[in-house]
Amino acid sequence: MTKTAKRKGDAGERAEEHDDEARFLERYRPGVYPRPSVTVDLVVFTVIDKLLHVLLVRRSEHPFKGRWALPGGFVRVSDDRTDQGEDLDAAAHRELLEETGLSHTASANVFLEQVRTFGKPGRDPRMRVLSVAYYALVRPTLVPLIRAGGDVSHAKWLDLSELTGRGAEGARAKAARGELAFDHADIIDAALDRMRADLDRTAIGFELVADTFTIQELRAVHEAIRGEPLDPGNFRKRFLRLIDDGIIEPARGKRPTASKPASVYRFVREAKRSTT
Amino acid sequence: MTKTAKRKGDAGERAEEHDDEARFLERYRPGVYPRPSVTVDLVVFTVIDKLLHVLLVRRSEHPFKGRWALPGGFVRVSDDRTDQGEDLDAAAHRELLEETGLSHTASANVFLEQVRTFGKPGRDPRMRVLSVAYYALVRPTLVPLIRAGGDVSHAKWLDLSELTGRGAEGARAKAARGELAFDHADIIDAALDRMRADLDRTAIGFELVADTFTIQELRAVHEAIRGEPLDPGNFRKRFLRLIDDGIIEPARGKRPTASKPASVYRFVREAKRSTT
DNA sequence: GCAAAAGTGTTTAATTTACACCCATGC
DNA sequence: GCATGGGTGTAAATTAAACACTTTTGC
Repeated sequence: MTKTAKRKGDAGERAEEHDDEARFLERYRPGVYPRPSVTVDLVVFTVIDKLLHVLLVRRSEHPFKGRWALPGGFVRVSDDRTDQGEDLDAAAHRELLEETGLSHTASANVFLEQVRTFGKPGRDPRMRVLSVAYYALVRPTLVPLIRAGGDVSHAKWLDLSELTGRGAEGARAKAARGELAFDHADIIDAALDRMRADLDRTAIGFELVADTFTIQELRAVHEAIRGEPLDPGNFRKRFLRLIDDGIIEPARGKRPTASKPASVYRFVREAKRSTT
Repeated sequence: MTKTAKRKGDAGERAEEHDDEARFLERYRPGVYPRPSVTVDLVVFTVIDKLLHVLLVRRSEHPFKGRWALPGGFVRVSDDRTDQGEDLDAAAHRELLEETGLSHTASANVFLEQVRTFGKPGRDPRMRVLSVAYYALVRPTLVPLIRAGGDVSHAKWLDLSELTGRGAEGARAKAARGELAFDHADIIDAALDRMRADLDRTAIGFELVADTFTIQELRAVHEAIRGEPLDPGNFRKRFLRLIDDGIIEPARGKRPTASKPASVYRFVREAKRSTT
């Protein structure tokens, strides 16, 4: 076979394959293999009184009726080839909107990241359900706006230390975990691990402070996430390096405190590339 | 209400709730909401000739017939309340077994970790399909045993640099990515990122060397994963610290090399807690 | 003035990085 | 003997940790 002949052959083959596949899709009908239901569940974090909290909503329906659970819901899908439904990230955003009552613009400013998918058989007693878990970071300024489906009594912020207490408090923590619906305690654990790992690799710390913030406010967030105090002086030094890197910049004004007023800074969304 | 009365009330309520839920489940029939198909796809890594490779299998059916793809398949699920089907991790192990031809005991020794779930609408032209991605680490000693469904011609190891080449080689890399079925190039990217992040947090490096190994063999693995050379002296020093920590221990014998024979070591699966 | 937190500086240890050099072995 | 890679040592640079001290405000 000559080179040109081969080339022609290849092109012909490829076109033929394409037609072949188009015909296949035309005739294709989804089989009858059983499928799982798929939900998106959100671990919504915020910092209240310098402590990390998770958003829980009370279940109004079976199963686990009356128990506290993570906000979430079923992913909208379809086999329609021109519209297969919503993306997973979009589903997470939609659930955040629906379950928290946040406005569209407010919820669009919320950081969302997929953790992983939970699928242990039996985790939902009704049927086989997979849960794609996300974690969300909500600025404390948005917290007062949150209502579970418009009903405050059906939403609460749980102090995370009540779930992870060890030693003497371990028993209470274990009980609190048991009060959660499904395997949601495990999902919270995984989300927390992921967020902690992300904290010193990415810029997620800025997602939990207001638009402008003081160094001590940012430190409080890091302390809440890590669950241990950080040296103020050393934290400041690491922080100031971020200014040189163009990650943050000084903002106008001062923040009044219990003592000396503190300088405020702003997170620069697109970090300038260093020119060195 | 007295304390004891309240306690009794609580217990009564809880029991009542339980009966209520049991009745609910008894009557419950899964609704008609559309569900997605769910697959498990594997990014199987190994090191060949000091280069990181991924396992690809040739698709024998539409869609993307004849193209290269990640090994994987549909998760077996059911709504039967006494048997909802296999766990996601179990599905990943099963697919590894089925698609590579590795023996049960061999594949049980393969490290598997979930990456995340891909669900962009349209990623499968047939219907809505979510893919739960895993990455697997296969020791080079097992590589010769791998056959895609018993057929060597339907499996190949792709050098990862052919997918990630930049600059002059960028065009070829882009073409190679386009040759992959579905969004599998994206899945490989995500798996690679995750594995690299895991490399200096966990002990996954040991999953890609033989049972006993020399320092230079382990270094070659790290270099392959990171894609850059490491200083032999410095790597050795970091490594020797692991001996003090009880992570690894010297093994019997020497490994012949091109020059001076090298000492071999063994990974200690359960690291002894340091007593300090 | 005094408490309280902002902000600065210093000292020490630990870790990383780069690189020089000796040593044992196969050929 | 000599090239090769194993194995060791060292010096400089950077980063992390601990903590003392000075400054500026509210009360």
